[in-house]
Amino acid sequence: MAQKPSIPKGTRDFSPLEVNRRNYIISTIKKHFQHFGFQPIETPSFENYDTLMGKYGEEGDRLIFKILNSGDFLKKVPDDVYQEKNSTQLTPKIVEKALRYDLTVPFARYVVQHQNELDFPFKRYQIQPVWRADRPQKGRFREFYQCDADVVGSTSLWQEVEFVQLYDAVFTSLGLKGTVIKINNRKILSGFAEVMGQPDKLIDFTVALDKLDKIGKEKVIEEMQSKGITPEAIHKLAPIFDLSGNFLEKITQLKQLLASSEVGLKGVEELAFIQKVIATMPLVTAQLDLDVTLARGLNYYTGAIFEVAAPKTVKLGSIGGGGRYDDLTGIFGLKGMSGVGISFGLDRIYLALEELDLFPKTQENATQLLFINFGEEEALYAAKALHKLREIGVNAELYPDNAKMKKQMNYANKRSIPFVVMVGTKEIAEETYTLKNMLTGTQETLKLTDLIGAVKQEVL
RNA sequence: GUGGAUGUAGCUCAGUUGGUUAGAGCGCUUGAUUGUGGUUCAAGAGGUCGUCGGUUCGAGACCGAUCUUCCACCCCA
Repeated sequence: MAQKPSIPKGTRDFSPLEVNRRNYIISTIKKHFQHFGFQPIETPSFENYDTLMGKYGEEGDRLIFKILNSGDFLKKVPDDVYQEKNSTQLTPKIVEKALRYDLTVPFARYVVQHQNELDFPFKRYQIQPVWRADRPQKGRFREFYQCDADVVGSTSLWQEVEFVQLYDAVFTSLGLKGTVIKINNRKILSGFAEVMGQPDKLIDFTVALDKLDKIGKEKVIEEMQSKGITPEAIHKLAPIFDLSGNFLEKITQLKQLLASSEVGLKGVEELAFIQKVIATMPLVTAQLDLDVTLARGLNYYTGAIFEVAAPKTVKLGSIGGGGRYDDLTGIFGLKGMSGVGISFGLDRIYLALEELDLFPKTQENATQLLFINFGEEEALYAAKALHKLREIGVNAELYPDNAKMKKQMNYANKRSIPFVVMVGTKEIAEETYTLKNMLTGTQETLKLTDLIGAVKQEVL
């Protein structure tokens, strides 16, 4: 081999085991999406450059994979732009397509484009890969799947309630106990800025506040002051650094704190409603927690903000997130469409399940039975039983070559195939099959109907 | 995008201040065993030491660049 082939940075190959496990997670999520009335859509891997640019902030624009135009693309570039060597100016001249960066913006585009065919509120789910030109880290890749569910065209808080229940249903189903669904509301954060009397500092304030559990109260206050937030303002909001108690108690404290802010109180009310409904129908394994430091996606979220933390036993960040964005489709010209949605972090969930050993032991797709090949005539005889077994739903195969017994048995071992059937001249003469259990080592010789019965009992 | 670590056989890793032919364990192939796998024993295959360049009589080791993976920041799933 001249040089070992490789794959681009931040991309992965998946082995059969990994694909089976990923499919297990995806099919579980999909099942619950459907239970909650979401319908699947798919959108292209790449969109028009203009559709994506400017939607994710300056940082986002940099992380979008751009697709170079075909043909002699440099010919059309004006000389002055070419001479300048300014990438930001040159890029739009040589690029008109870009890889999907997330599923939300393509969804917004989809809704606007198909608005006349859709019945609102429109509930869709979408499970597809997205691409980001990020620097990879553990659990972070340049190509990864997002599993999103969104509702567009309804401002009802029942949607938020349902998403909390959906999270609970999926993680319960996966056996992932002790997840914490953290919820916040953008209106509460706006309320904080109002109470401070520095509404222009909203972003600086929340970005710093978001780091509370990471760097601690002192450092957060330090950062806020360095951003020009006055000590008086911070003092007014001091209670939020030590907010404690259960959901209801936090609500009570926030009501007092935000008494002077109309929008802030509105946010508190919204959370109170969600908590009230959830309280009447308790979650199975997840815990709902009010976390005012939650400040993800501030650029677009306008109401609820969600984030799901993995169980404390695994050191992983969030395994899901979401929120409400009034005017989801406004950027594409359709005003007044409120959207709310959540996302599942497939790769993080995979890591969590792996660490907690929660993947089902029996791999659905794996071969359950192997016919040993003793030669042409024997193979033909075996193939008839093989066909029958497949018909009743057994995953079975015939070793394709008349290889040494040892080799064939080894093959069954390596692939963890639990049963092996041997047919030689003796069995053909008796019209029987010898079924061997590879785990216990026991074997018995059976007629076809008994073989089918035995296999049925063991593997189905 | 900024800063730091890393790379030796399929995998996990040794390799002394630069010095003959680069090692181990596991895995792999073959045999002991022509209808019985996992255990055991024996033999064998497999490396231009990430890549390119430099220093040197001599580089796996030192220097530079580049790529990969990982970590922190930023951001995020």
